[in-house]
Amino acid sequence: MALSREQVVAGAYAVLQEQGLSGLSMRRVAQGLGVQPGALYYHVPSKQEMLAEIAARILDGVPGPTTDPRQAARELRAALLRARDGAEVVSFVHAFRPDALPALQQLPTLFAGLRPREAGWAARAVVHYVLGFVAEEQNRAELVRLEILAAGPADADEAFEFGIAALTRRPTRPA
Amino acid sequence: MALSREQVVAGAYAVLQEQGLSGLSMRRVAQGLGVQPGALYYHVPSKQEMLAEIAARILDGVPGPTTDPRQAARELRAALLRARDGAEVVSFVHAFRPDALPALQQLPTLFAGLRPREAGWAARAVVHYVLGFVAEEQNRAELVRLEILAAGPADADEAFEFGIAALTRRPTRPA
DNA sequence: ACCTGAACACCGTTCAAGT
DNA sequence: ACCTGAACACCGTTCAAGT
Repeated sequence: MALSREQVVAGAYAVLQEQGLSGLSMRRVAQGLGVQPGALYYHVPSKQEMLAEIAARILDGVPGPTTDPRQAARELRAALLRARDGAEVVSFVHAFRPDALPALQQLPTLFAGLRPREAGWAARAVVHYVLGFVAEEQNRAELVRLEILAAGPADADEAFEFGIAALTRRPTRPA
Repeated sequence: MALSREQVVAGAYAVLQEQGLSGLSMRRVAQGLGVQPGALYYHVPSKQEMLAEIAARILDGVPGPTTDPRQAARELRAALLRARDGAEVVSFVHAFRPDALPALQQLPTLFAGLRPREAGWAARAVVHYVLGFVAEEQNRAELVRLEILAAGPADADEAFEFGIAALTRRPTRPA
């Protein structure tokens, strides 16, 4: 049976879960599918595009039908945490293909109280914060797992809410 | 004359400026110094450690003797913008060696009005925001340079201040 | 249409051997 | 002490040739 684009992406996702982003190579994906590396390029134009589809899959369905930016941020974090190195993958794709991630592009609409310019800035600030926060969170967990780092305080949820609260507060009048 | 660790790091920095982070390989650094790749490992234990020193050099001297977190954030951004792919380099090092960047570890002391826990969270939020913001800023500039992306509005300074203002505002009492 | 086999142009890192 | 030469174990991508 012939391979499909979906199977290639699914195979890549499986390698991501087992080996992490640094272990996700085209050659390993091919091996997992029982095929030669070159075969992948019949279904996918490049590793970057493959990663873009994995990122879209990670963000699939979030944010849900909420109108609260804080809730959207929480759902975003939860989605990133579900995939190994999820934040790193999405950050990478966000860097070279921001348009491939509708979940993130859609965020400004949630800042209904702000003018369009400010809403865009606020949405970008939230995205940078969430991606950075979760990337650090997943990285530290990995370093702790490898016993390179000692476990810190388990205050991630509280710390996350602190930043989100600040970024979603209505601006006060400048002094 | 024998090579020194400083010369290796300086050579690597030069390659970074000319080729960007994706073009910064040990082999190119060696070539720039007129030496075989293996020679570098007599002066530097790994590429990661070499990048850690480049990151420290990028952040050298910032923040200056200020007590204002906003000013510190501005200086941080300016320092990152001075080096090609500066935000990406510092983010990378921050991920696997947070202790190698005293400039960032020192930030919590600037949030004097907050309790230690909150000051730490605030500092991390600012770091994530600044690194994410500048990474996007430098990336977009590069994509525009390569004509992959059309130039957007030139509102970077204003957008940056918007997020920094939100992150450095004193929390209001929850409703 | 779909895949193999084999190559091209790279990587980071190690290490015996030279000076 | 410092570096070369050469290798090891990888990469992403391309492409003629096979089926």
